[in-house]
Amino acid sequence: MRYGASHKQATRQRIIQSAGRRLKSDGIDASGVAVLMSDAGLTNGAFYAHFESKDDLVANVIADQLSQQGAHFDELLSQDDGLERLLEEYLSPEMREDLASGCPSAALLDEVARTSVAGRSAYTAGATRIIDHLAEHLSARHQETSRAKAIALFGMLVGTLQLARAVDDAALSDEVLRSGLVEARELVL
Amino acid sequence: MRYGASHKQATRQRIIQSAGRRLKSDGIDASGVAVLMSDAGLTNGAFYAHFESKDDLVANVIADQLSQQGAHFDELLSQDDGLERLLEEYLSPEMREDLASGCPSAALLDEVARTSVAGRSAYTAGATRIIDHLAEHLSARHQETSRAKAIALFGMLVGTLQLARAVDDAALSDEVLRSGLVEARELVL
DNA sequence: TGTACATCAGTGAACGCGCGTTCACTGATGTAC
DNA sequence: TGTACATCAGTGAACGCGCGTTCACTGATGTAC
Repeated sequence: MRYGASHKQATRQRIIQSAGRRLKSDGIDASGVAVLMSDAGLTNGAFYAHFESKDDLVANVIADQLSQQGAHFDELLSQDDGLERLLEEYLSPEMREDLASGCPSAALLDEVARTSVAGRSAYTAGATRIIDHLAEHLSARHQETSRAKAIALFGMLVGTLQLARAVDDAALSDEVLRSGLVEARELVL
Repeated sequence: MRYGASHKQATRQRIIQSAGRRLKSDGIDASGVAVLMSDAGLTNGAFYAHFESKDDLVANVIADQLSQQGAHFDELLSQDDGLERLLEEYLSPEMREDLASGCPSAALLDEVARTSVAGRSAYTAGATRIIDHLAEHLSARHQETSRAKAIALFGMLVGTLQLARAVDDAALSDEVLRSGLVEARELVL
């Protein structure tokens, strides 16, 4: 081995992570391979040494993004009042403004539905983990309804954040975040 | 006037409606002008006699789609048990499968957030109308919380339908629809 | 009633451009001696 | 320790293609006489 054993792996991870930010902020179709590589400090030619195709990268990005979000949720939920803090953070104005480092589902969910088989499968695995963990956390308060609550909560969070982002009226957008927060609390707390 | 007075207007409406179906099923970026025109039985060259740009068409499609959905919701809500029927229809397997004639928000919401000023403004107007009418309908049951409930309900419907569509596991997808329906009922009924 | 004409909705080829992908190459690296 | 070398991560130009948009044109239409 010429380069250090982990060199190429590290580059691959760097591409996946910077592509995650770019895809979430500009959308999948609107993010070209050349831009994704230049975000990682590389040129387009090197792309195919790391991924089979753009779809392959997208699937890897989806897996990575959902796994990061899953880990972040787990960390929050391990604390006292973790659920309340998760809701407040998720439906905050900062989250609404920051497409690039925000929730991958809110940024990409309707594009995921039209993505490759590998992309949808990566999404399913990641979303399943998040739902399972949310349900487990909710099971203390809501025994037999915990899974339904977890799914509906996740859907409500994603839908209201997307709505707050789509709307171009600042007052309405703020109202959407506040309403989502109030009703999410009522749903699960 | 050579052609009948309403001829060109009718063609324009035909383009807007067939483009609505195409944009919702394939996404905005993935739907080229040539395909949108051929869907309407025309060729690409005629496009710019009807619209200033693709963005202009998209903004008109968004306005049209939200207004159609608003009218449909109003019609449902005018009936007895209208809200229950709205929820059941929205979170049905048929709605999940039929991208082209389904909810424009579920199909396009995260793309709307990245669209032109005119597109977002059209979306805001249409979504505001839907939220206002839902809130009005909910005000009988939920006086001072009716607006928050309307917004959260709309967000939950959109988010759970998107989730049901994105996931490639049929059992999970069905569970998402069922859970959304149960919790949406609990939220507003 | 029949015909010549002006209108203009729609055609289809062409434009420059950026897309995803390929490939011959370069040059920094760790290894062998 | 110093140097020649094999490796291979990364470069950058090029490919065919479809994009949004433009434009010279065609031909069906309703009107004028």
